[in-house]
Amino acid sequence: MLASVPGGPTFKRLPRAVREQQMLDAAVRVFSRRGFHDASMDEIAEEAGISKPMVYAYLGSKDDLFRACVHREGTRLLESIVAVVADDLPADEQLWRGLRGFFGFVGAHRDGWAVLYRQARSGPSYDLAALRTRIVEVVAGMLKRAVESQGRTARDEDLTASAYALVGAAESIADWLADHPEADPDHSAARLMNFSWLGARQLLRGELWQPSSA
Amino acid sequence: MLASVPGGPTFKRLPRAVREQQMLDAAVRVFSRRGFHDASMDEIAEEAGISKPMVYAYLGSKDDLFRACVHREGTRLLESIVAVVADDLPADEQLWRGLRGFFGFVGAHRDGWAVLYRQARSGPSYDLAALRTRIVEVVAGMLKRAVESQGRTARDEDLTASAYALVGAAESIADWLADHPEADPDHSAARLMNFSWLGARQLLRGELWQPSSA
DNA sequence: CAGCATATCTACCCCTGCGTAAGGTTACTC
DNA sequence: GAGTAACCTTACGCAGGGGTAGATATGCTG
Repeated sequence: MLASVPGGPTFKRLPRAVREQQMLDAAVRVFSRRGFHDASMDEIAEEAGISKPMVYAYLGSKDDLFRACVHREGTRLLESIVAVVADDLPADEQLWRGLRGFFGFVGAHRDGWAVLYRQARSGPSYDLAALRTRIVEVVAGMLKRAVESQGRTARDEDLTASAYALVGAAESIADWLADHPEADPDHSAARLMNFSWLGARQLLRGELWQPSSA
Repeated sequence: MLASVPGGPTFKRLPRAVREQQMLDAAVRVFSRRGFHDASMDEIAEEAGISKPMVYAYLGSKDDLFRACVHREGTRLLESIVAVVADDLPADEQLWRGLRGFFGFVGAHRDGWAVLYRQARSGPSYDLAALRTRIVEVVAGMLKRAVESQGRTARDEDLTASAYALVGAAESIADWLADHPEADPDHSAARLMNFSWLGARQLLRGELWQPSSA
């Protein structure tokens, strides 16, 4: 019908895999700007240039769709980080590469980042916490090797806490970056590197801050 | 009617101000565990031990109610920080007190924190970003005075970026704290103090990290 | 070209949950 | 103790949007 409207766009039949990616792209954009709650399946379908039942046929319910978005973007994010971090590099180089990978992803997939960071906490995505935990573990492992390479030791809780701090700091800067298209991701990475690594290095040396009034 | 059921609980009439606080308390709890979307006004009313039209009469629509929650908890959070930060203290002592105030709030109002951090990004609360910006500004101002007290200068963007990093790190640790009731808020504050202040102090001295492979 | 699987649409159902109308009850005031 | 204002409830209207049924078009395969 629509395909035969004179002058109208000809809707070509596309294989499932292609349509699914289009739908996910559209869903990420819509979820990103509306949030899970205010995004409607109709709008997502329209954004994808397809009708609503197709979305249900291919990707299931709204919750399923959202989870699929989070899963795809989360996997991409994790890949961006671990792909560039080689185990045999010195700790500061690992951190530097990891941060560049991370901020690079955010700069290149701002919508995806917005879904992961701003929406996924409240939406029906219970495995996002798992992804975040994995990233924290990666960072904690990095810190642990750094400590051991100095011939020192640290309690796991302290390493984990530092990793949480570092990840949180990165997320915060990333969120600022997502709202400033003109900013350079590498510049953000360098800023955070300066802020965090110098502190971590001091910790590696065993230095501690002490409250002056106990 | 209900008040006269034999053996049933006697529902006492209470002044508006009291009921409003009860409703806000209940709403914060429900929003905290369900999220904005999945929280229903019926459940909030039930949690408050009151019927639904009372909520509408006193606090307006669901959006209004949520905003009221965010506003109350956000104000409490800000108060917890600024109340203990005196301008004439040295920078590290200001930061230490601010962090203690912050983590103290989170430890004492975990539900409120969950609403602010996990729900408010997606819910209809457009002034939460403003609150966060104010906190970032407070921290940035703190850093600026610290730099100047060293007879040095720094660009505003770098100070702001460091403030974002610090605030993000604090949020991340706080979120961990919210899920670990046994943890001591002051301990978290000390951990973050060690991680961040040592780095900031290095920055104050003009030290910078440099990538080994430019 | 007949048959079939896949892709796609229009039109609809219906439930959830927001928000409200109308009326009953309690406590304060004169 | 009558009047009144504030408190509080039950019961319902109603829209938005998630999800589906059934029909239709398209292109591949023998």
